[in-house]
Amino acid sequence: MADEQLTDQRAGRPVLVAVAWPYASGSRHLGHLAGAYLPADVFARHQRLVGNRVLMVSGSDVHGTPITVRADAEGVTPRELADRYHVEFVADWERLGISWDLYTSTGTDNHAAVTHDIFLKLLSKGHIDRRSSEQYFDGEAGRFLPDRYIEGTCPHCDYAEARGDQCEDCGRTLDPEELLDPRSKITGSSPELRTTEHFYLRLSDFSDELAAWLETREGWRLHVLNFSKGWVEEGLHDRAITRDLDWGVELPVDDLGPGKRIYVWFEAVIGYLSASMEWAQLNGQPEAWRDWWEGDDARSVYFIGKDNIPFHTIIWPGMLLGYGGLNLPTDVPANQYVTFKGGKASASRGVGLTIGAGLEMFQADALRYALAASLPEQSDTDLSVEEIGRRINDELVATWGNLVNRVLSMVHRTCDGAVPAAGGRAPEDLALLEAVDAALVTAGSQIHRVELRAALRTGMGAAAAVNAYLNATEPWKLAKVDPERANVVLGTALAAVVGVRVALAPYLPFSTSTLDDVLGPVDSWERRELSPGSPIGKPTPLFAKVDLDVLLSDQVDG
RNA sequence: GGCGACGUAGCUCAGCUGGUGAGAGCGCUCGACUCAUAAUCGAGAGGUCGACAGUUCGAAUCUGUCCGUCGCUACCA
Repeated sequence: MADEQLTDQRAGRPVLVAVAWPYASGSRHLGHLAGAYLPADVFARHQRLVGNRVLMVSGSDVHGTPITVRADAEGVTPRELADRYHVEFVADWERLGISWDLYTSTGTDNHAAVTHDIFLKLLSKGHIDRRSSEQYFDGEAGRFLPDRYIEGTCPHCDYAEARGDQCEDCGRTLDPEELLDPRSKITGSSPELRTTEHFYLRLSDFSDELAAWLETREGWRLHVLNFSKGWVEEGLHDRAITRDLDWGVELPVDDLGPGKRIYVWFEAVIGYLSASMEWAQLNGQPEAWRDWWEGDDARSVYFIGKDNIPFHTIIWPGMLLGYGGLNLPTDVPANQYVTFKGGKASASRGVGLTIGAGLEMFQADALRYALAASLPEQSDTDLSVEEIGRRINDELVATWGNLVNRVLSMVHRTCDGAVPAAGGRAPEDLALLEAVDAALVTAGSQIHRVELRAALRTGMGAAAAVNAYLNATEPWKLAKVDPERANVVLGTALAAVVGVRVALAPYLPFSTSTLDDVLGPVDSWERRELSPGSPIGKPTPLFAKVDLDVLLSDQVDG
């Protein structure tokens, strides 16, 4: 076990941190942040500190029917709508400190080119073929309708506003042709069935390979593995990978005539690869992406929400198998959902907070802490403004923020405003430092296993140990009777704080770098002794407590 | 309907392949301390581990049924 981790964490290993592509159809909320972006960032930051070569990529998913429909409703073009949210996302990431190596979008020429390459290769190898089917066509809007944009009467329960994919009243799954009195949700007109031809990905070609591959996965979360195996066992369906749309990546062949595009779910996952290539090009080493996609020692970890599991554990791996020569995911630590007071977070339904709203209420690091402490790694997690505020005030500020302020204040005042020499430490002093070092080892292996909540708790436990050490040694008393001992104790506490800061650095990038001037930058996953004599000025608190009464009353207004 | 999962202290959650008296954080009570953002430290109270029935020497942990909650069901991505 220990040996395995040593080799896994060997410095310089390529680690692809692949993060779900946010859909540029509306603001993202805290559930998305906790589900994918924050855990990915914590993981990536730790991997960099360990010395691995991290490539963390994602981008805005700018295609898909919902974007075209919403754009129509607002009287703008799909590109304008997608651009608007892309800009918002980029600003969110900046404010949150999400440390992308490249954050791009699926709207680039590069992405289209890579998508074409994969499409053509799968086509030439016979994993893509053409089939025709009957689809509802809205003559007034002049386009084919996705199932969910057809309304009608449910044949089972007579509910008048059942959708083409499912009746919301009786919950049954439907085919659009089953609806009585079908209507277009876009224009309200009666759609007609027309024959349309599409390309299909022969996912069934990979059933055996995928089943065998899933059997070899170790360390995967149980819910991810069960869900994925279940999909394969039920039998894989071949899927249409083109749509009757005029918004999306164009086909590299013209067999089907105009008005066809590659559908989002096929091309969006290709973004991981195309973004890696774009990153390599931007860095002047166009072939560098291969280290992450072809190397035997490369790891790839995909951070997604559970709604995306089949795309990353079945479909994308199937596409990669068909293409050949590229690495399949090492791990897909999909998170469950964050609920808000019991309801599924949904920006469109107004449940929960958007990332922007969260950042209005809380400091970025404080928000990162509260979410990281509540990540839905095993099961759904329930959040609220009160819960976030409690995490910040009673945990982050009280334990860690206060500790930093406490120690720096005493060192500043008691030790002549400089780092004391490290010599003369007693067994109890060394025991504290050993505990902090052990916490770094423990937290490191927890993060490596993507147990980010546990690792954060480990770090906070180390902070609590420093507080306990101070209460036991009482340096404020020693300063009056035994200044020499006081210096040793405060020097030890300061050294311990330096170590705890490393453990928390992946979670709290902003407040960590705030201390760079005093404690030096965090550039490796280890505790380093400060140079004796370095100046320690009068500190200012890292975090402010939040006033829940004010926040909650503001929220009511909003 | 089918599939997957969840229901453990007031709150938010951990508890691999069954076995020392059931855990953590926060909250609460009491005590200590006063260097620190009324922060910290220690001690303690608090749970028939959703219900019922099985398997077993022994189950929160396995099986079945039921109740409750949720997600997915392949054209939301």
